[in-house]
Amino acid sequence: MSISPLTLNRLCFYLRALRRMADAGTQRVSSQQLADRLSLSAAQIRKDLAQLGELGIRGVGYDVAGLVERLTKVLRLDRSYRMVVVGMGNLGRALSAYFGFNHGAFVVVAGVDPDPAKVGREVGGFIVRPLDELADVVREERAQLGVLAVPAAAAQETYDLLVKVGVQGVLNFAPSRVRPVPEVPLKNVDLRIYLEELAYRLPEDAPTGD
Amino acid sequence: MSISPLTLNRLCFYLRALRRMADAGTQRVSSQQLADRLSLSAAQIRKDLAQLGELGIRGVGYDVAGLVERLTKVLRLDRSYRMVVVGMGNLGRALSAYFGFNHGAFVVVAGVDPDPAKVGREVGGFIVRPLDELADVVREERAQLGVLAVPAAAAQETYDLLVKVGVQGVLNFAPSRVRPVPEVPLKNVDLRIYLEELAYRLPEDAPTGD
DNA sequence: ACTTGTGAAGGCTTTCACAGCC
DNA sequence: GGCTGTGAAAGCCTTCACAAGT
Repeated sequence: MSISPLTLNRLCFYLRALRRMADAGTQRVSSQQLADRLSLSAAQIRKDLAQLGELGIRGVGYDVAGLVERLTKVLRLDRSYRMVVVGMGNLGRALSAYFGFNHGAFVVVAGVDPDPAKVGREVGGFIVRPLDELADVVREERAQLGVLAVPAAAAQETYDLLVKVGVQGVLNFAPSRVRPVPEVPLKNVDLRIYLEELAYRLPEDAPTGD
Repeated sequence: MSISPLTLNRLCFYLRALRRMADAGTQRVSSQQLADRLSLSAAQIRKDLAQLGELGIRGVGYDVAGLVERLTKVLRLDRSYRMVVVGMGNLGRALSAYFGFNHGAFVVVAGVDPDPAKVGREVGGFIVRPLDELADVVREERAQLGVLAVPAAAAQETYDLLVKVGVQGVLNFAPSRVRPVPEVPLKNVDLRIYLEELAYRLPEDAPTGD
């Protein structure tokens, strides 16, 4: 039973919504209520949740707390993930600060940069260290995930380096295709592509910036 | 003839790869060569490109410069887009700096924040202005796109505000579902969800961060 | 009466395989 | 010989509609 990427994405949103409901004291929820909240179809939600087992009660709905627990386990969010950010430019520093605090399961525990001018600075709760100490940093801090915030040209070699030092997964912000090895999953977050997709959907007759 | 979101996403990547090829002096390319480069199938690339017209030459391939020109026009990247960032926290400042410079078609031209302590600072080439001057800022700077870098709780109202002051599209970084109006397309970039999807794909037996 | 779980249908996307053209 | 453009096939995902359960 493997979960498709599309279903996986929705399950993450279900969990988020359900947590909010649980915090608000809601005990039961129907697929229709969740659907309204997330702008999806009730059938889709039932199909998705049915993949995880018979979690609902016919005629009644789903138990919110029970679903939260099950989803948290299935999505492996019942543990925390320690991340190292590679590249302490604007984006790397922002991501470190952004994920440095409250973010529950995901915490940035270290940052490295090849530029000596950036090494030694404090960012989001840690001191930036030199790139060539990456292996030590990963070991000392028990980092499992790597965040690539390097220039496009350096993305592939930096990914390879992260693999070599034992990181288990990589989130890539560099606007560059990286070829992953199967053992170390890679997720690309390409800000420029998002902007390009948005631009295409703008109304035709829009005033331009030129 | 409307382009599906999946095809649109790939077209953006084709254009990027083709531009690099053009810069490197490549004149012709086959669907197979592009496929190898992008880890896709040649048939998929042909199907995608065929939607834009008969751009290739049978037995020969595609003209790189010609494709770049056509794709640039189709994707509406033959003009520039002026963006205003709302929320000058860590992420907002990083995005402003990141997109403030060279990024061709997309330029951040202004930033606003409700916090008086943040107003007046210089970030990535402009001075942060108060949120309640947003309408003026958008008009003066002719901003077409809005970037939401506000807390989740403020996302919907800030989107609505951007719509009201005449922005044509919004890129949302807040981890919160926003209900868009049809006239102003919304694209969500949810960093937490990306991390959650990555976590799910990690090897089962991985050491945990707990 | 109400809601889930699910087979069947429908729709969308990718791959296949080959005719058509250079 | 080589490559594109494309109908047909295959695969995947969503929606429908209803049996099953409370």
